[in-house]
Amino acid sequence: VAVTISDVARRAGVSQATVSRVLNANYRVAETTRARVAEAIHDLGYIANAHAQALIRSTTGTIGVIIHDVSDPYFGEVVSGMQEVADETGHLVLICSTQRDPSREITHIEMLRSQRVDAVILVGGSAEDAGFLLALAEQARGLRAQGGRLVLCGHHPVPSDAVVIDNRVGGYQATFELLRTGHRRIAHLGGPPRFSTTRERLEGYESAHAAFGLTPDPRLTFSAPFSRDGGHSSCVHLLEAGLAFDAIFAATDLMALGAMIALGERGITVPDDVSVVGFDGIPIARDLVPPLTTVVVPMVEMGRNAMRIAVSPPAEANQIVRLPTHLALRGSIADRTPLAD
Amino acid sequence: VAVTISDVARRAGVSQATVSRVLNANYRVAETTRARVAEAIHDLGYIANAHAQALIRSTTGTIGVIIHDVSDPYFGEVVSGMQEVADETGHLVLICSTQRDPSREITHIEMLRSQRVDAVILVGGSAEDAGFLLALAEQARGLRAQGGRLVLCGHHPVPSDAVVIDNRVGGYQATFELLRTGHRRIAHLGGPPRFSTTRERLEGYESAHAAFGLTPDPRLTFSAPFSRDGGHSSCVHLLEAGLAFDAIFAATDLMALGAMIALGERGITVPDDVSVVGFDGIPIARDLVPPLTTVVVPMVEMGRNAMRIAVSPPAEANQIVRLPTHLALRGSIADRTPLAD
DNA sequence: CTGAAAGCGCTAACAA
DNA sequence: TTGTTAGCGCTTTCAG
Repeated sequence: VAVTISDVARRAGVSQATVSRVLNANYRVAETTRARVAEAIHDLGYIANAHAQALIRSTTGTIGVIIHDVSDPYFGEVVSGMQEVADETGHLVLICSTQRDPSREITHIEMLRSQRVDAVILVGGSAEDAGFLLALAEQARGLRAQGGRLVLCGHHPVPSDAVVIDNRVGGYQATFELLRTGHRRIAHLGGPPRFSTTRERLEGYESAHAAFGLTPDPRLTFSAPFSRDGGHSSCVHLLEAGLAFDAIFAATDLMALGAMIALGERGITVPDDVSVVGFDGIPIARDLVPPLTTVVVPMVEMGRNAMRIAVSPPAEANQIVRLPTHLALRGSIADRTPLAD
Repeated sequence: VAVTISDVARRAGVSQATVSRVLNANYRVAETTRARVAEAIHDLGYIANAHAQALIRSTTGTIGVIIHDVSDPYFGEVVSGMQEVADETGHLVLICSTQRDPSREITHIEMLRSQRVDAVILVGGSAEDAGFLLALAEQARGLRAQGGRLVLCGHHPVPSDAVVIDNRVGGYQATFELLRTGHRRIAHLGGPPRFSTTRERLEGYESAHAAFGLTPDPRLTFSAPFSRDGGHSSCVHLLEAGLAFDAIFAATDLMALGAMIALGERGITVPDDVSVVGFDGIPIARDLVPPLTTVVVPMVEMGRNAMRIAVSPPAEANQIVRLPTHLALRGSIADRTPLAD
């Protein structure tokens, strides 16, 4: 049904090889022949079959990207950085979404392997259970065996190329600031238990307390999906628990947003009654009322780096790019130190 | 380098044909042979080469989706609806982003055609210049010739399968409500001129005025990118123009958000001083302060429908699914009718 | 129930 | 400068 290279060859009165040569422009072809072939290609609307090419070439020019959720701004930002460099380098990006189901990550890697992608980039924190890690390591091995590579973006539960941030430091930065400004009952709205991100940000929260010689009240730590609704429901639970608290450190900006909404519904004011800090630095954070103080993750930059590694020839050793986070101080924190006011 | 079907065949002591048969489970194979082959597949970590399969099969099981911007929540929502049904039907989604450059749309369709995708879905308003439309129609023809199909999601500038909303009605709904509540100087923050969406939403704005026997002041209409910053800068221009206005109808929620921020920077209160209405109904709209009144587009539903058409066998006639928009009334509009206090 | 063989569309030696 | 030819990995008749 589709136009093939031999249709073009016939029309131009040359061999397939010649058509292939003008197509790839990697070989000298007489100008008149060139023109004739080019015309035939145009007339027929010929477009090369990438599958036939992939069967021969060692590389396909496509990079698979696996994210948790297409409608989460965090992934949107990271992916936009990736698109940027993929466009520059002429690569096609294949985006797959797991819909937050870690087991789909493995299935998706298999699909991408069958597509013979040049690399697979896994974005976001990963599950931490042994079964998953084993399966992941095996996929990484298979990928390498077929000439591809695995790039981890945002975490690195298995040895591989990776672009990472330090979630512990981030959690520390956020919590330390809250502690520094006099907060002493800080609730933590964490993510689902099985993710590395959840654990690490929580550890940062704990170590900041330790730096102040404090131990956080464990009843103040909650667990829910990394979403606006997850933050909202954790905050409702927090409120219903009836415990005193003067600040909230949410594991993501979206969760912080959900918490702010829940607080607002009860007439609790941010930051006068409760201070709130988020994590990620998604664009909307600065536009909330009040603007959200948050640990800024260089999302676009992470995406760029990960794609750069993915499209470059594999090095001997694993490349690990570590990117810093920083705290963006905005209106959602009040100063509650005794001296203030 | 990669494991092939003949490696598996050798290991299992059978022919390639037999391996293929157990792989596709579309043919009777003796149970003992089956097991032996399955074991070999597992031992070797064999994964079929999708390119070799695509070369033979008439279908690839992949659907290409072209969006304007990965980090725009509008596209995130639409794509999440698409992923949903693609997952159900076992299809792979290839997402390409044009970064808001319409000419890339054509290039991307070509890439997707060379990947022999079963369908290409174009999301979002399209450019309207003749050259682009011609090129698009030609790509649609080529796509059909190779057994694929083009599905338009959110607009239909060329005859094709499509899922659409009525932007004029939406613009009318938004503006009518503003007029009904007594606003008489309504600014319109529109999108870039070359997009159909821009023109249609503007037309709705004008026809609502006409319904009230009014003609909007043309100096109150602005043009900028469909983004938060686009809305912000248009609003700054509006403010600097020094013209009186009591409401803003923005072409997207993101633009409305940018406008609200610009207003806030000048100490102008929404809705007391100025009412604001957006368009799209992205999730964050309801969480703004005040919550944004907006024309809700069924984004997820549009995505689902578009993908459903894309994965189903082509019908004789073009399928056009029309989905309704509705106005979500929230806090960003004040009542300024003379009778209302 | 299983194997042999042809061929999908293309590229890359190797000849001419 | 151009043509011939041998596969790339897989599926699918057609035989057995």
